Amino acid sequence: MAMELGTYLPYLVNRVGQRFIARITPVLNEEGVDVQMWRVLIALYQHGARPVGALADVTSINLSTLSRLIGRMEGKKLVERWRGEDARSVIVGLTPEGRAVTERIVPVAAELETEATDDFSEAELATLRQLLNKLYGGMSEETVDKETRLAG
Amino acid sequence: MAMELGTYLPYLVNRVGQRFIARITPVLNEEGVDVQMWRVLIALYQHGARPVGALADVTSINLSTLSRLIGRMEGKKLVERWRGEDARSVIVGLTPEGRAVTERIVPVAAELETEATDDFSEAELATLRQLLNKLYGGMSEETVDKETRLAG
DNA sequence: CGCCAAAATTTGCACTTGCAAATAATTTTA
DNA sequence: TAAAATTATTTGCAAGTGCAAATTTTGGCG
Repeated sequence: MAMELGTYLPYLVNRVGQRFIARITPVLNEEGVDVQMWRVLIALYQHGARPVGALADVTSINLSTLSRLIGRMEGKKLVERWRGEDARSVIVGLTPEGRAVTERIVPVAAELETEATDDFSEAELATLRQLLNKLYGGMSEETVDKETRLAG
Repeated sequence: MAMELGTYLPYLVNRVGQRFIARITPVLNEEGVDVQMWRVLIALYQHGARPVGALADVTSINLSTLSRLIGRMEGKKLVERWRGEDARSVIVGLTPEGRAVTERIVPVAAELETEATDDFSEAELATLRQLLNKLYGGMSEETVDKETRLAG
């Protein structure tokens, strides 16, 4: 092989992430949510209620797709929408039900983590978490468009 | 907030992974491949030609979806299929073109990594890679079905 | 007020996806 | 060798997705 992917972080990170997703998906389905809804749930859980556009930024979900997704989640009583202080914006937030669902699923994710890190020391775990946080911090959230990227 | 997601690896990993994907997607599109195709390309690049079923396992892509995806990729001359030694199986492998496309994209992923790890020391980078590999090793590749999971 | 900008939503459309069931090609087993 | 199992493919279908364009609601400005 000409290049060794095993050293590239984007590859390493997504490889692990995909495995986690494959594991958590059946649990999500039992709760009647799909992967995209789950990403919205944890984004709101973590960051609190946000305008739709801001939510699109943190989740990297297309705005019109997100709008429809939120509509479905609203139908499931997982989230609710209301006008923001700047009434052009619409704020999306978790309902008590949405919060409850999230809090039922998170522990399962925690179990997955425990299984996966069976042979990790506490120090290794702490280091990994710290480095992943640092890595995330090194990536801005706005999408980089073609022109900007080529200009950089 | 009742639970702090910032300590959960599945969350931390996917959060970073999603950012990488959002960044790499425009590059993929310029090469005429989508995210799923990219996942197949790197899986084949990394592991070499494989039976369709094995490819489904490593990529966590649904078998019928994968079959159709491979068909489209075949149309783009990115991959080819042939009967395996056990002729029930079909082996999928990269074409020279598929390999070339992959090798054009990988360096861009490397750039993303470089940007994201601007303030990482070499030691931190090495540690992160090592721990991600170890984490991956702690997760088996077969999908866990509902019965098995509940029984465990 | 009249316009333009900003934030979301909606719509139309082509395409992808996952699931379940049917089919095909081969191998393994009884 | 006939029946059962394995590996893939195909099909039908309902649903989700991304993109571009049109629309709605509201805010800011001259």
